[in-house]
Amino acid sequence: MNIGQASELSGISSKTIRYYESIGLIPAPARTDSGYRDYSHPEIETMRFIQRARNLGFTIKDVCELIDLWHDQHRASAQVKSLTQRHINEIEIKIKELESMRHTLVTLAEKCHGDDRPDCPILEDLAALNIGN
Amino acid sequence: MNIGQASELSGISSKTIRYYESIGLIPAPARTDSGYRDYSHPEIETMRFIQRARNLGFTIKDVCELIDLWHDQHRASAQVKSLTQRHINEIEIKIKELESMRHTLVTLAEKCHGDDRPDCPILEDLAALNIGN
DNA sequence: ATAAACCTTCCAGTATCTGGAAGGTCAAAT
DNA sequence: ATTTGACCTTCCAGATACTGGAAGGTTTAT
Repeated sequence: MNIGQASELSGISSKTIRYYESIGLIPAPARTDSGYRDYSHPEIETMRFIQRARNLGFTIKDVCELIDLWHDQHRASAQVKSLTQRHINEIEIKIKELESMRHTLVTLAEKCHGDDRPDCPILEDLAALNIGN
Repeated sequence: MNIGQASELSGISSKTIRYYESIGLIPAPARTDSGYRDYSHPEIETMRFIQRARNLGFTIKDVCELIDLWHDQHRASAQVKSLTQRHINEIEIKIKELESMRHTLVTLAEKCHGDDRPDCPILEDLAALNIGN
């Protein structure tokens, strides 16, 4: 099947499939006589695996490792779990950062009149007057 | 004062200060006879403003707008509030995405033994067997 | 025959820095 | 006076993960 169909079945755009091939995440597929990429079902399965892992926020590098583990019959599930736990930790750090930003921004926005006058606690906070810090 | 001191006072690395200058976020400063960048206090204030805005997750483009508004005596605080509200919305979307990922990952990790055996619900979920979906 | 809808490669751009190379300057120690 | 080390300069490349577009070949349908 050609790249367009592979794209539809995997949920990865044709552009991105070519990109994944170029960085070695996906192996180069067979080609038709005219040079079109020609995929078969196992390759679509790999793409779907990649797409799901990406949707869970794993980096490309993580996905490489996950594919290796997936193909390794002698893997220890501890390896997968550890990679996943590391990823969860990163996500939790990111969530905390974003929640802290959100809290500050909401507090500032609440104090701002949001009318046609120029005085604005948001800008004042960013400018901070640099007296007390 | 030279770029190293400006960096210390603003909390922005020398590298990044030069980068901000190159993209026009910070105006080109005076130079000493020998070609060193020479900053004075108002420029440091601008850098601190930028640094605080970046710490709140505003994009460089947002920061440009915020600086323009900061310098505009006739701004309406509504403009600042609206930009801030837009940013809060984006942060909230991002938090929801991350929390959804986190939820899925934690659920999968809990099901995984994490021992030296190969069977792993995390990989099974990613592979998904493609029966039910 | 021709037009639409595919496919190909290659280059550039997005966002936000960060690292490193090659070389000039400044201040202090010898 | 010289040397050393810590500055500074510019410029180029790399990281992350794609996305867009140009120029051109192929396939399919009318």
